[in-house]
Amino acid sequence: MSFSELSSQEIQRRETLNKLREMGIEPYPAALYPVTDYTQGIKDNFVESKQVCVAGRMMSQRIMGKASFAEIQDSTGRIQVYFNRDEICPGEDKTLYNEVFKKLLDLGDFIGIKGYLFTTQVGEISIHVQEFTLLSKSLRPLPVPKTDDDGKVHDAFTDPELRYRQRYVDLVVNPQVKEVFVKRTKLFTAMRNFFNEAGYMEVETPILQAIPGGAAARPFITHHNALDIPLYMRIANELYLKRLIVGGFDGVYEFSKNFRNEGMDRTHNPEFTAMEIYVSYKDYNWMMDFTEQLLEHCAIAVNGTSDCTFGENQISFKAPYKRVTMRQSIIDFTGFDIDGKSEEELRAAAKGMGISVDETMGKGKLIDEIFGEKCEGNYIQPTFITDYPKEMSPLCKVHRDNPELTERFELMVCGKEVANAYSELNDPIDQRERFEDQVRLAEKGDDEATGLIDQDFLRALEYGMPPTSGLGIGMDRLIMYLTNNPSIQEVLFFPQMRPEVKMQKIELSDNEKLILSAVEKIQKGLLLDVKETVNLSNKAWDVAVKNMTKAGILKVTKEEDVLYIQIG
RNA sequence: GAUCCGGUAGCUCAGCUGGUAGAGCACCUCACUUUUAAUGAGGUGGUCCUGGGUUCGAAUCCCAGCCGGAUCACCA
Repeated sequence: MSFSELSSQEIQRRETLNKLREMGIEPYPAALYPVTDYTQGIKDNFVESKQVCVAGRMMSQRIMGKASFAEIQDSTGRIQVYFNRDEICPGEDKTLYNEVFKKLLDLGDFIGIKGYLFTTQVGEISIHVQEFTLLSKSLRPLPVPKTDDDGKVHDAFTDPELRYRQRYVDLVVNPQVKEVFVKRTKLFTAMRNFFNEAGYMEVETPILQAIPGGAAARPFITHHNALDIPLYMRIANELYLKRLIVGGFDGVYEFSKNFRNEGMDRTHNPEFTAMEIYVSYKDYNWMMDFTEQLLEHCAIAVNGTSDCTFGENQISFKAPYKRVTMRQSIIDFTGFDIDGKSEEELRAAAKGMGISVDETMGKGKLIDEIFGEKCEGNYIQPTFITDYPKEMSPLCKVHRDNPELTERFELMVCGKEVANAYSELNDPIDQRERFEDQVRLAEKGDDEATGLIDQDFLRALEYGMPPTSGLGIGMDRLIMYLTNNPSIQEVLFFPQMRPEVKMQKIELSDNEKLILSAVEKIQKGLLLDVKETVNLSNKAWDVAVKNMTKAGILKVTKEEDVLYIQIG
């Protein structure tokens, strides 16, 4: 980037930087700064005249002649600091105050403050500055939102594109954004603590997988050079955690960054975080009890209460949650009983409900469509929907009482799935058949089916996996509920964005070349003549000439009301 | 992928039916010793998203494109 591409404010700050260096002040000093206090702690435990040393960004400056106020923002908040010229500069030389503080410090600079605490006449806790140190210069102006007496925010940094692309700026100027991410971390910590106290172990499993299994989704594909094989970014970690249960762990869990090469919208990001936990000798009934305890615990850890607000809805994560079978749910909302119905009867019923169906849909898919259209959206409070049809769940154990169903539940909150759990299928022969069914579906063109069989996973099951229940939770979605954010971009530090395109015109356009060659022939001539020669539209002419005069290639001069054009 | 809305100063935005680009904050200069959206006076700053077209003249109208947001569809 050349100097001329900087805005005037950026140029000023670079000049300021040079002036500081000329004065012998290093704008990026190496030494540590001996911070003793944080702003929040000072406000919580105010002690008059206490000596403190704080550091942070200067976020505002109010200069009133020989005295000034500024605000310092650190990781915990902001505090006001008071500068007095004659105390900063006791001698004749007032440079440190008049030049360095008043002129060479900019909003956004990191400074260190040594001083003592006091309250101003209007009662604001402040630091009386005795010494200040420039810790790091900021070369770009920060947007600085301000709140007026009526609580109205001015100059907010609100453009979502800028906020996501420059999250660092968003975090500096929008404290409520920081709060979301603090809560996100609290959620992860709370969940870890809950699992660890239950005696389960956090593990790591491969992100690069030779066969992307455990879910049905399009993977990202990459290539390993040394082995010369394709590798896939994981779409789920389920099959690896089960291998560990085979290996003899009682309970294993992992916070898994998963990658799916599918559409992006306000609830989907190509990489997202799931938590999966597998516990041996348990079934899905136990897992429901465990899940509701877990979520109550997490909600309280994050928000201090099991209640939370999401949009217009009040949600309570207090256990226990309602449990409804999928069959009962469909009866409740449509009056139709799916039990014992043939594929044709289901298709006719779905059609009758105004759901678009086609001939390729099997029983499971039809039931899923009915549930998705007519039932799912009605569950605002956390509700377990249980006993899904078999075709939809190739990794789940058949229901102990009904061979058409599986021992599966999903937890619905605000009409969306937050968690998914099974009594895990551990019959290796059944598992192999289900995989083979999936391969047949994939060959028929069902792009939701998995086309590759993970033979090693089947080998593991053949050695024997104890009865196990597993649970997966969409962490991004859960934190959206707990922080009342309707879009996933708000709960990810760096949501995926289309790459920034930098438009840089290095070469002359064709029009510009045309004009330039015409002018080169004559060196200097009447502007109107040249314009006529090149025969461009007014606008094209105007744009091209403006560009080139700006770049100093051409020069337009006026002599006695006649315009001339010449080589610059 | 479809539809709608938007892209103007560092930030938030105004700019009617085409006629010399505006405000507040930020920035610069000056004044001011407890202010708090500090205040008062003066000033700098723009590829009006890009490209083409219509026109004497386009931020404004037309076409194409790029980028973003919202809604819907898809993604169990």
